[in-house]
Amino acid sequence: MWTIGQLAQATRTTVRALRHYDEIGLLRPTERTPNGHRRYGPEDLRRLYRIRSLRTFGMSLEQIAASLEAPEAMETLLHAQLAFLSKRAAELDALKAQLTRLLDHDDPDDYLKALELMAMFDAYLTPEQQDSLTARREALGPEAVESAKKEFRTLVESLLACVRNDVAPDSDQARDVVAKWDALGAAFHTAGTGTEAATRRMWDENSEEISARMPWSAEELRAIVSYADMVRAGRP
Amino acid sequence: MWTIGQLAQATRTTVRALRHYDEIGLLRPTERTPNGHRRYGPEDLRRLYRIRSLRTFGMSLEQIAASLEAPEAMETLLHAQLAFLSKRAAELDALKAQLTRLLDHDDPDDYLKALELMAMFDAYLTPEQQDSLTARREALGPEAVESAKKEFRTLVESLLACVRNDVAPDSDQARDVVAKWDALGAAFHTAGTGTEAATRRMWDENSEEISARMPWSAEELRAIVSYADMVRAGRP
DNA sequence: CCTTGATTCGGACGTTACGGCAGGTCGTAC
DNA sequence: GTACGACCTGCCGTAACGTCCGAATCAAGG
Repeated sequence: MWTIGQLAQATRTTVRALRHYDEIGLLRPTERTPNGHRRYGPEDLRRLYRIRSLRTFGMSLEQIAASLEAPEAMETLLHAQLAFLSKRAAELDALKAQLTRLLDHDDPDDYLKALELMAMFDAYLTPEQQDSLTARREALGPEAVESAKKEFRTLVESLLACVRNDVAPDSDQARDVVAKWDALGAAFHTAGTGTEAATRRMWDENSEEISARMPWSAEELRAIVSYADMVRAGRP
Repeated sequence: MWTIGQLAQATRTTVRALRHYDEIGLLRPTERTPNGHRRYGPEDLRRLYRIRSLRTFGMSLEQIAASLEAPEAMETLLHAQLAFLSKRAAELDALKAQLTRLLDHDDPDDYLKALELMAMFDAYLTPEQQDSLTARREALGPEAVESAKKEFRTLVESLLACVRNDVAPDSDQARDVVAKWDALGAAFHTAGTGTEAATRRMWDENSEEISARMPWSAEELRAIVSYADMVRAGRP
């Protein structure tokens, strides 16, 4: 029989943790001395070892309690836990890849903007668009998608600058920006249905909604859309 | 300018989260209306997007606040976060492997014992022994180590049964168990120094300490150690 | 027998990033 | 007039303990 301190030392846990397990009924000491001190026996030790193992696998104390009460369900639970760990691992891998790309390809002075864009796109795209983006990511390669995100904002701001500075719609500069703009839209819109027009309509019809999610006003967005129209109209 | 509800909708966060960010000073609305309602501007939107991005990378709100106040340290912080994510991913992989081995190779009726042993060994081994185990794991292959853990307990209980039932030390049964016992010890002790004797001495000298970590008493352990001696002595 | 230092007890608060609820205010639409 | 929606400020709850508290109890030494 061991005192709480001895048990804690032996199993490399802490006194506080053992008291916690007692509190929630996960591990009750076999007995108490007359003055209330906890005394743990070999069965408690075994149970504690089981608990610690399951904890390292990331199970909650509640799950552990349940599975120790129903050992016949243990196999199912362990399989579920493996699936859970695999999911988490996949998520982590995706995050690592994203972060690596950010650190590899981005201008150190521009991390803030790049970060901004990541979340902006996540918020901007509807769930169905997210799905189609995932599909296109596989087709285009992940780097293309990331750089598209970055280009997107630059393009909007370039267009906005053109509008504000009254850059002539038939200038090379304007044509260049709009060409890139259309190319970007084509890359993202499911191809087939006259992408330029489709993109244009989408931006026009949803400028209110888009401006609610982006740091540009609906007026600004409408302005650049019609400016782009002018540029396209004057294109040879 | 947006109200808190609009901003929450636009960025797919929640009103409660935005209020929380305000509370801890992470994201203060640009202004308040006379009646106290929060009003967020484009700058707030940008900052919120940055916050959400950094959160997906697993940074705490405190870290995020710090890095947004000191953008020049951003690169360092992102690298640190990548290292952190990599570490977690490696841990997850190790756990997955361990759990997979458990599910693949173990008797479903014996999961409890197997789990018990995992933690028992972790607690039993001193940190330096853990290190040497890691080294030997690579030499022997991970499966050998896992099965050794399982064998360990079976062997102790077999030996104990022999002692209790007065199995003759010169019987084949006793010799078989002790041979396995010595083989197991040899596999774990850093080879070279007369492994049998070294293992014997270690168990003998530390029986108190070992019994404090295992569900067997010091008397039982001493009994099996001297029983093993007898078996070896009577060995041809 | 008494003191001292280590251990134990139960209770309460702190941690993270919010979720949820209560009770009150505000503006608008019917 | 009132019903409704969106907003406000608290305050409690979460998981798994860590930390700190005053009070009781233990083991050992003088």
